Amino acid sequence: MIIEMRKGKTMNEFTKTFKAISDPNRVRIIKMLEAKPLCVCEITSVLNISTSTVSNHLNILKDAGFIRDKKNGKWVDYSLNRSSDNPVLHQVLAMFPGWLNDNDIVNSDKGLISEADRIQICASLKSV
Amino acid sequence: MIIEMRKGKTMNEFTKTFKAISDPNRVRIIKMLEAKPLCVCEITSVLNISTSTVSNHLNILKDAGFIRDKKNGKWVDYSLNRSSDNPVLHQVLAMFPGWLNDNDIVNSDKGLISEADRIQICASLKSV
DNA sequence: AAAACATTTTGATATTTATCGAAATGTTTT
DNA sequence: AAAACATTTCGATAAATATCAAAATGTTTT
Repeated sequence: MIIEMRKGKTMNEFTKTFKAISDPNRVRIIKMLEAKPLCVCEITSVLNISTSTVSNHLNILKDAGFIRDKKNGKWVDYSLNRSSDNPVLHQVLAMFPGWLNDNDIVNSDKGLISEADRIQICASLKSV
Repeated sequence: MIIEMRKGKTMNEFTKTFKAISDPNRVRIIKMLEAKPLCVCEITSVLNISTSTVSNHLNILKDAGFIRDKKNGKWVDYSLNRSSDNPVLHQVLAMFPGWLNDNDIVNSDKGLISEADRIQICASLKSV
């Protein structure tokens, strides 16, 4: 769009950062990734939404710069991108560990992902 | 249940904070309010969108806790709510002055609102 | 009291977003 | 090479969002 071009990249990048963390499921993903890198099916099993939706959320977070992905066999590991060159993103990500730690769902999520291992979790998805 | 509502509210409040600042026009409003409190028509004249839309944006920012309103004659003055009891909001608002200061539009906006006075600006809206 | 003014609310619309299931892609295991 | 598996892409849909013009509300000026 013409308007977007006039406003420049900065504003768009800025709002994209916050749009990425304005969805509860994406926030839960970031909080889970604070514990350790996770594959798509591990996240899917916790969030209780479809795999394709999780994949989409991960793409949005990645596009905003919050996370990175790394191919690992048949899995794709997602992890927090703690070394972003985007200062706003870096600041926000640095504050995240202090946020939502008293939230029951966030804590429950972290408990779930630490309990079982990847193969068990992903295999159990089929039976749901 | 009450407990369920409480844990739901935290996440909701959290995402509402960031949803509020994931729109370019709302970000521009916050950056303008860094300079001084403003009425609706002053903001409208800068953003070049309809008054009702500005009013709606202001309501979203207010609902999220970023700004406050104060009746002032026939005007309503909006100002930044720097003393929020919401820690996340307080942190974000504290970082805002360091953000987007190299953005052309943000700087242009600030220039525009410092130039003319309220009565002139609001009166000129009719001719647009 | 009427007119002018600033703002909010309402109703409508176009766009974006979150979501799903199914199909496609690419890897590993058999 | 075929089957199994993890993930992504695609097509569809319902809900949310940004926006406007017009009507409603409340204040000030005349």
